[in-house]
Amino acid sequence: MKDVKTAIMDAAERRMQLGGFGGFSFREIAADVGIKSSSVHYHFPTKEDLAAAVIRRWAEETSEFIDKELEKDRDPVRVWTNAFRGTALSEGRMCPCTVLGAGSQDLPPTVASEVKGFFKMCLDKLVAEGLSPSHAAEVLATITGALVLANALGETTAYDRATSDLLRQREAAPALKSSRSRGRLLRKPSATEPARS
Amino acid sequence: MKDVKTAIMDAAERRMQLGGFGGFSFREIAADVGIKSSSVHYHFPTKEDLAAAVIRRWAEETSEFIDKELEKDRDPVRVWTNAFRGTALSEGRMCPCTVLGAGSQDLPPTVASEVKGFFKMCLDKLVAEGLSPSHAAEVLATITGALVLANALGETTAYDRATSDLLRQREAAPALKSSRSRGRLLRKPSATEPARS
DNA sequence: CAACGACTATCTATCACCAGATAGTTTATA
DNA sequence: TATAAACTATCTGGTGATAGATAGTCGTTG
Repeated sequence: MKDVKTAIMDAAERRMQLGGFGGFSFREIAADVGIKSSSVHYHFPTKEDLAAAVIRRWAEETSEFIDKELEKDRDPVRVWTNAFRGTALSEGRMCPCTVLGAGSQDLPPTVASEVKGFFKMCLDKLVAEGLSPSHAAEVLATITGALVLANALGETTAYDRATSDLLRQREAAPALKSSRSRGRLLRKPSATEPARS
Repeated sequence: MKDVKTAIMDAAERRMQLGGFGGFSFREIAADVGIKSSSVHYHFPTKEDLAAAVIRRWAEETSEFIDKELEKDRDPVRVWTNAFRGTALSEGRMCPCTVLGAGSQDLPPTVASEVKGFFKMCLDKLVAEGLSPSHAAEVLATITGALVLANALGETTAYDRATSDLLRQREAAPALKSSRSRGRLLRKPSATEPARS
């Protein structure tokens, strides 16, 4: 089995969504995957390495997901809002970059850099899709804050409430008759599932 | 000296801004204040108690600060934006409720509840000030996300970029000729300063 | 074909350290 | 002298990390 590495990252990502960098330990992840903590160190020498790898993967997946969605819907604001909506409705409820970004001042340097890269990527993409820098920042901030708000309040609906104006501002959205998004998740269930319970 | 308790909360708040609930220890705080960790336990039996007290105080101070500012400027959106802008420009750069709110899924119950209370208070106040529930949620989310964005990117200017549209939407803001806020801090320097260095 | 060496992936066992918390004692104040 | 607030000392448990042993795999080579 070659994708133990993937399973480790999946477990780390899941726990990072809940508690950030301090929210997971090698032993917990090892237990999730069904191996020993020393084996986790084999694949990721330090905790910093593991966290950075998870964030990087999340950024890549997000970028690809957005690109794919943009082929179906040309409105970037709607696409980004729905993408993060999927995250808000997912089990983990949180974008790990948002969790780490909020408490990122005492993060190991490579992790902080990777988180920064994620947000830069988001902004760059939004601008490339036609938004002004300040509009891009506003949209990303609103989406990010909506995630935090929904998480803190413990009610998913807060995400929709906070982002509704974002969508309403759009120019007479064509395919908005049914605004019920399918709750598409940004993070698909991985092949290797966590605990061999 | 009766306000050792205050000094403890100040130190905890400062560290919470940087690393959330897992971002501070009794020993660190004791060192900051200049006492022993067991003495911190005397004032706050558990870590949960301390964190909850800090969040509650922050919520109260925020509420009072907003009320005071509203007497000078009747526009709630501008007042809230500037208040959090002060936080973004302060040393800690972060609202502790935002840090905890982002990673609030494995928080001790009373702390999570206090954080929830903070955001509810913000929303209630915005609505009481005339905003619709969804507009209130949007404003709070944008401000919160702007804080996260600026923190993750490590550039304070991102806060202004993300919130500029929020202010521009306002009805022909009267006193906006000089939009340079004075960088007022939400958190004033406490009487008892941290380390007796 | 068989034997060897290198590599991969896991294990067991252990390290030094730091965490939150508690008990019991001392000091200062009113 | 009684109470409040600090202390010393210690407990238990979890943390990231490392060392060393053990199988399994694969390609080369004699």
